[in-house]
Amino acid sequence: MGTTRLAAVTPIHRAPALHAACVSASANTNVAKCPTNCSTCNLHEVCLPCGLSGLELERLDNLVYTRKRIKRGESLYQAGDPFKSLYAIRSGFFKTCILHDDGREQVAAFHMAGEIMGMDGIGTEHHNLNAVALEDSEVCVIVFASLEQASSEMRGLQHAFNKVMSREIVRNQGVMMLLGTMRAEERLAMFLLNLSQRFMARGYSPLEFHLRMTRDEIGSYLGLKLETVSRAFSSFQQGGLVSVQQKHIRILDMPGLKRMVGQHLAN
Amino acid sequence: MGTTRLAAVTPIHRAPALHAACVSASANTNVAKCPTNCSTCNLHEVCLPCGLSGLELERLDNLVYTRKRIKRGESLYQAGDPFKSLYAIRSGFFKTCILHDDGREQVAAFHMAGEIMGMDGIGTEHHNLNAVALEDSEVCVIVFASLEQASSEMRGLQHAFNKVMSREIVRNQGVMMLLGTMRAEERLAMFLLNLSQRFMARGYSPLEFHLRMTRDEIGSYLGLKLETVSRAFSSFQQGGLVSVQQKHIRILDMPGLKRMVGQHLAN
DNA sequence: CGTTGCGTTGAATAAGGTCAAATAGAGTGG
DNA sequence: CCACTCTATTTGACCTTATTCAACGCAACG
Repeated sequence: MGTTRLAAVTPIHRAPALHAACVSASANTNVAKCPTNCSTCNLHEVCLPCGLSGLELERLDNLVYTRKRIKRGESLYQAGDPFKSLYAIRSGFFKTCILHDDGREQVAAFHMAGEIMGMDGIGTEHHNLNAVALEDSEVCVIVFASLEQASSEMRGLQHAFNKVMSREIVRNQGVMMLLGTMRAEERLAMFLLNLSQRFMARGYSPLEFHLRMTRDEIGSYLGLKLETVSRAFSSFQQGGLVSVQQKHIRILDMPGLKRMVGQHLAN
Repeated sequence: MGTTRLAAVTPIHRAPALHAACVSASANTNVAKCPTNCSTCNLHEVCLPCGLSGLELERLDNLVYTRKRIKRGESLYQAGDPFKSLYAIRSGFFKTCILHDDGREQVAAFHMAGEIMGMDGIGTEHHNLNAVALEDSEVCVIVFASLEQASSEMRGLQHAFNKVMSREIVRNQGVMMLLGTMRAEERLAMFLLNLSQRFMARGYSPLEFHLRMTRDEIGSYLGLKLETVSRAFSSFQQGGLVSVQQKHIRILDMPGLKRMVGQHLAN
């Protein structure tokens, strides 16, 4: 965040694609034409390129060349849309929701910078989820056909992508565990710990952060009603585990919060 | 199952790898040496090769060459084991479970013939689940490094594998939906409909089948206690939706069962 | 023929959902 | 800057659902 980088020195190394650079270049356009650049992106440790060599990284720069800005509340894609691209979040925050036939909606995941969205569409060639921005956001567009093409030329990329998909599977299994076996307060504790860890991995404070989503959205994700979420927050606050002021969260007792998860055998 | 096939005519086309052939060849060994053969396997429409051309199929035969027999109750792999291979179920039935720190265990999925297990291990290079056979089973061993190698030479295979992974993600999201928003009877109805559909896709009766798992395992999968599962079964039977005799299930009123799912808005 | 594991059923209990009311902020227009 | 509105959140009272605890039935098996 605070580190500055040298400007490009060769044609291959385009100007560092920092946010500010693009904001001015495409203030009112939806699709930004200014080049994205994996090799200089500060997210490359958590994003798709994770683990790739410098050479492969440069090759990626040619693959990921468009960015798109999504305003808070807007959809990046919707269930049923034909699948063409994956999206790597450059900045901002998203939720993805499943829409059930009978009108029920459930939040399937929250996504933050560096995470890839859209992998649900590969199998059916249509998106199965709605992806909605919870704050003004920017994503890198990864045309899937190009990714597959590039993967066949770069073993490392193919492997990295397989890993990303696999991790998504494991992540979902963790959520299944949460939904299947945990009680309300355990779920919320798990949720906060998970957010904390992801913020930390991105260089933000793991102890203090803003929730981008409403209680209702948290509840939908955790399989709880918003009132239950609210009560659980209150209970945590009373127990001195966290301080809650609207969407501002501060974790006061991390070990205590961790004990909250899986506590029920200790009773 | 009942169809017979011609014996091999070229070195490339090895003997058809039907179950009976192997049983005698390796009665008491765990790892069968008799060749597996995707191109003649009757599961290739539901398994990994789904959508591949004849040429690519033959190429797969060289990739998938070992089989392994797992007795009922035994583990194919366990959480923590180093990840080396994927497994395609040739015959039999498995459950995969997540083991939580505090001793809680949850069934993450049930797997039947043609389904691929082990994809959870790609990201971490260790398995994250236990895979346990619920009946005597046979799996095809797919060495992952070989699969990646072959994928880089065959675009079709790479694409097919991406699709398999993606479908696994979507499947898990469906389970999350089930766990997050459905009531006990809805969950069980969904579960039965899902099994029914999968049996049908494999050429078995969609209306009558044997459950390979206990009520406890069903409950674990659905996020319910075994008593609740039992009560839901009883309720279905009383409502004339299904006939339940221990593990033998007959669906008597398919539309009614479907109405059961997502009924709660109709009330 | 008792043992063992699995399944069913009933009654009591607890957890979370529902409904309703009060409160707090954020944003808006005057 | 203030009043107003709208929405998100909190909290309480009550209700529904699933869990817990316990007893019993049934089938397979040695």
